[in-house]
Amino acid sequence: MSIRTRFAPSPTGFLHVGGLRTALYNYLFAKKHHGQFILRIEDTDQTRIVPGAIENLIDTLHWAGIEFDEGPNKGGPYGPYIQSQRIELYQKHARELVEKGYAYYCFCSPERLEKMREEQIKSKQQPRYDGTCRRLSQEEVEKKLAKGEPKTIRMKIPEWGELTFHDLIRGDVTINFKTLDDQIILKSDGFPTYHLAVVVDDHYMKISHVIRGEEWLPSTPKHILLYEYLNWEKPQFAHLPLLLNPDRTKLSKRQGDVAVEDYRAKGYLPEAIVNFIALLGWNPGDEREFFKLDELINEFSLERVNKAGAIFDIKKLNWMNSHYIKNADLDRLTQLAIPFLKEKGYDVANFQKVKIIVEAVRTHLEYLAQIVDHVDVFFTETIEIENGEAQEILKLDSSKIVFEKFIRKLQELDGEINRENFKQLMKEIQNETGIKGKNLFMPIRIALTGKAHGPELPLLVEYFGKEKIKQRLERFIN
RNA sequence: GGCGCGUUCGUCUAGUGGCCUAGGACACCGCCCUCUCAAGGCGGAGAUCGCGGGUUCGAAUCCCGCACGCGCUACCA
Repeated sequence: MSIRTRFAPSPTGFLHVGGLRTALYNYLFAKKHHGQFILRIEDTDQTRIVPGAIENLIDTLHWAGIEFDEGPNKGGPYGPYIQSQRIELYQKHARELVEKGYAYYCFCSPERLEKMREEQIKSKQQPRYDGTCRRLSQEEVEKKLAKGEPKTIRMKIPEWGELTFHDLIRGDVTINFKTLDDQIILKSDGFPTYHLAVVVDDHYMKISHVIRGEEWLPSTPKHILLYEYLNWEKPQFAHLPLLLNPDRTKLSKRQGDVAVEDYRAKGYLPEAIVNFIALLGWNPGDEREFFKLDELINEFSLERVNKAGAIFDIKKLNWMNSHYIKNADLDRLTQLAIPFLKEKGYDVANFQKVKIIVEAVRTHLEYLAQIVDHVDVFFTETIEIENGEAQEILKLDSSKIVFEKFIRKLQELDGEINRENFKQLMKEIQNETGIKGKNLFMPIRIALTGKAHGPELPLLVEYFGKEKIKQRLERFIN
């Protein structure tokens, strides 16, 4: 049997980092076993749909490198992959369940149900459907149906007994039917609820492994019951631990960004996000921490997924992202950094020059948006010498000697100055004057930028070029 | 409230009865490297393994109870 997994988000907004991890684990597991990964859109709650969310979801998944084999905009043998386009299928099976006696029509109004719930809570009872319509006679049902009363369909939960199922991550889980409600599976608007839709689709789409968030664990028995009622083969289940806020509540907005998009917009690299998120709840069993997507596919296994929730620690994400920034291809990194510089109004017309800037400051960045905090020395034309160390060094007699020597060497130099010949040049000055270390390099740094701290000198020099360097140094000779 | 699932340094985690005086990583601190700031290298501090009972020669690892946290308890997913 081939392995088939799916990621089934609701198009209610942006892709959540928790959702990305669920998608990733499903993808990794499928690919590890040479199976298929399917994207399915669960839009059965028409009131919560956000326009553009599907495109956004697909785009973000693509950005992360998680490619699905079947899904919306792509097709596949078991489509359509959007639930609102499969309504008749769910209705058919809901009716089938009624006919078989595993479900029944319910004519209770939302108002009545709400009132009932309130009263149950007030009298400290367990909020639960009271079974009014389950006890309706055949005739009464026919009559109400004929009158066209608004109706839903509820699945029957056995009145006693319990159900044990095996979860690939948690082991055997047992739930007593007494704690389960006769769940509505088809709403009055004709749309199915999650519980019906998920079972029908997973069946028809031949899903072999249902890998989803822990919040679904308590309702899994309902799904298993449905498989049994419909006489379908059950998939395997694996319930992932939750991603949490620093205060251990379920990861949510307010306490930082949760949309993958937000991280993308700040200049986090997809490989860093994927690597980081993969390690939230899973580890390879040894001390390696850096994994490319194909390495994750190779290493991944559900057996090594943790049971406890994991706090989303932005500091560790930042560290991991900075690692990837340091090691990224420089052309690519420059392309990614340009929008941030442009937005700040910096001139980015000369790609080669921007590249030098990116190379010079990349070790300072946790994410690309921070680049604008480190590049002012490359763009200011007005050099002001800061107080303190910078002023002191310029006053040194040796500094003037360095300037004079350096300007002369520049004039003698064939072609432009670059990081290599700059180092050579400085070595010569050191040999000729005996000035070295701080006294040799600092004056140039300060004359060029006005500051005692900043990016690597060889790169600054290469960036500015002969003419500009000469202008800036000459200021201090007389 | 009921039910379910969890609980190892602040955080992510290794650990499946003796290798654990509990290992690694982030963050933090120090040293080295270095023209500076970073990066990098080296080192330090940091966990009586939620608590209490067992089982065993021996328990973070097995069993029981409790506590705490989270999730679910919708015509939301």
